[in-house]
Amino acid sequence: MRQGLPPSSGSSPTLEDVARAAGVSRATVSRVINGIRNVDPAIQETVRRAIAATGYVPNRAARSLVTRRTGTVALVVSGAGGGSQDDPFPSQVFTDPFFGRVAGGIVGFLRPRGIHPVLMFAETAETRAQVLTYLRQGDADGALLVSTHAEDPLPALLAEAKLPAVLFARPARAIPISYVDVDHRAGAKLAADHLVAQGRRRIATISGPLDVPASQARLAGFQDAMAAHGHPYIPCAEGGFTYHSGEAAMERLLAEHPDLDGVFVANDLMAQGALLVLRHHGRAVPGDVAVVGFDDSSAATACRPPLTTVRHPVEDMAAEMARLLLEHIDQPGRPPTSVIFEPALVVRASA
Amino acid sequence: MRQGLPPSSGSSPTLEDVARAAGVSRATVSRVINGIRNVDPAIQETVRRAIAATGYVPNRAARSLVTRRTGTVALVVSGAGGGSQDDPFPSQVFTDPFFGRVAGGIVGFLRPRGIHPVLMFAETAETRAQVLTYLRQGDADGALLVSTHAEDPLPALLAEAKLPAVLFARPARAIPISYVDVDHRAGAKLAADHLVAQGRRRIATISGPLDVPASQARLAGFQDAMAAHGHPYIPCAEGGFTYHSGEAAMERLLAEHPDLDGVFVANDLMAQGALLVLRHHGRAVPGDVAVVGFDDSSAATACRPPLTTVRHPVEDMAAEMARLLLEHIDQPGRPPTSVIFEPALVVRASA
DNA sequence: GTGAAAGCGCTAACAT
DNA sequence: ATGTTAGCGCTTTCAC
Repeated sequence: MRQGLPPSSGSSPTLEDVARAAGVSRATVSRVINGIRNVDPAIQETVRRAIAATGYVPNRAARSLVTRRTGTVALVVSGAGGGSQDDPFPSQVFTDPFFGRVAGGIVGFLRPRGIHPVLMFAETAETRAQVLTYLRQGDADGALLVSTHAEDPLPALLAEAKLPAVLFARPARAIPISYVDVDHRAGAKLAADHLVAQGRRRIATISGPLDVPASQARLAGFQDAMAAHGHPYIPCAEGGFTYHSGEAAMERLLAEHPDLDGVFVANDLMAQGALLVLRHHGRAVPGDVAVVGFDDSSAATACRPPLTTVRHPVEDMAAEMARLLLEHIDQPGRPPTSVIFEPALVVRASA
Repeated sequence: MRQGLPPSSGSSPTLEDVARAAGVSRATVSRVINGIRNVDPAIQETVRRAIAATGYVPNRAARSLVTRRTGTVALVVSGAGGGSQDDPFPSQVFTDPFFGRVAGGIVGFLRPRGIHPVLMFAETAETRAQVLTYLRQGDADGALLVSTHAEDPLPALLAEAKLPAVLFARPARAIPISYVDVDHRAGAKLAADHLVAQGRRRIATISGPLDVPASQARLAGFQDAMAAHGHPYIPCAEGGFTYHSGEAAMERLLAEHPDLDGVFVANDLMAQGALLVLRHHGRAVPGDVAVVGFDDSSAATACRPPLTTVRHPVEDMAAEMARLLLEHIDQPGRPPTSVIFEPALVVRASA
């Protein structure tokens, strides 16, 4: 072995060190690192070796100072909980297993590319302004946004400021901004077809909050599909995507339609609540009542019985969101794009 | 005197612009911004006005380049799920509502200070190395670490590298590193005292995974407290902190001790599972069996009946974790510190 | 194809 | 108490 004393000192090696080790100029090393053509293959090899030998890693700050790019994106959870001034702690949002899946999908895509998201919550006007400032200053190159309710003003603000951004789910009002979403109507149709195929005839549904586009689409898709099966009217109780709201909605449905034999619930969390209420009222699932959920979240397998549900490919969608954002960052002019994913039915015991 | 036209161009204003507007040098503006003494109050005022007028905001990259500080910390979720090479998506971890509370507490503390955590997962040797590199390069000034299992090697690696870091929960093996934790023994004692005060006499417990210090402490604390009440032996079934493991453990307990009338479950998620099994076996809660959980998580109120539980002040602990980290970053020499929080009993319907 | 040199915006000696 | 100046490590014209 040889001496190889790495550039010694306490500080980490710089371009200069690598250049010296390779016997070339800083510029050449920089070119190799940034994959710019016009570098002699032989020299390229020498430089690569020198990089390995010195253990060189580019300094972000220095690079960022000149390129005006940070190589960082913001992951913004917006429209989170209460958000009163006196509550120092943001976000019950995170509590929803859904968010974890989004984060996982995003990190799964970004990490191999050496980029790590900065986590931000934006539940008040003040914190939304903070997010905008952060992006405008160029502390991050763009934003991935997960809104928790329909009236979130952040998407519009982002679009207005022409900042690179991608949303999870279509915004309630049309806004020129990119997003990924799942085909909610198609998912609801899968549920409808399955319930009918199981021989169910007195079918009802528990919807999500109807000011959210996703809820509207799931409900409309379900109604349309059922109509096509000869069921023009479907009893519906509106929920709020929470466990408790699912219980309450199921109680209402049961009170008005004690003879129902199938129910499509707009998400798994509510379905979990519905299941408990059904059991409480002595209805066997799926014997007396078949239940189909939506999301294929962890709740689906935690249920008793395990839930037949519509799979929402959240991780893939989140990864695509990240991909789209990088695209927008690379090509600032690019018009907004949306990518819609196909759901799939996952059959378990509940229907 | 003045040009009137705000720094004009498309780019954002720099120190230079502010200096010109205020009629002073860059250095003076810098001093005002960084709150360094020895600046004439009158000039300070002028400068502040100029800053406001120009809408100046410091450039992170430039500052970071010279200070060797990023004003960024990493939030690392370590020892996450499967982590096989072929699974591109990290972390089922996030799925646990617990993590959301930690993130909320951290952001609550950091955000007012203008700092936002970078989210990282570290479930494999490779990703752990990535975290270390990230910190060593100075892309973040320190790390906040939430480990999900006992054998996580990252805390030791961090300590070895002498990187500023704070853990949530005491590490399984003693390591010279700072952490925050709750007094698990005291919490378990609260549960024991309460069950005994309710007149329960045939009491059992469901513990967490016994390789985790927190589980050991909760179990030992419970046993000791019960011993003090004259119950030297307490039946115990080990769980894994998951819903399903709670169900399984409760089944085992019931099989061996069908006459039990009280149970302390080491976390709410398992308690939720236990509750379901008890109901399934026809035991009324709290009529036949009293149940006390641990954490006061969202699961506690989602249960039927709502869970009496030991409150784990997760958000406060997370905030303290962030505070400690900033302290370590400011004073590199500082020896590791640990801060232990007191739990409290929250009485609801289950016991 | 490669090197020299000019900054990016800021802080921190060092002068004054 | 304030101004001058020298970089921090990198990319990027511009010559060669």
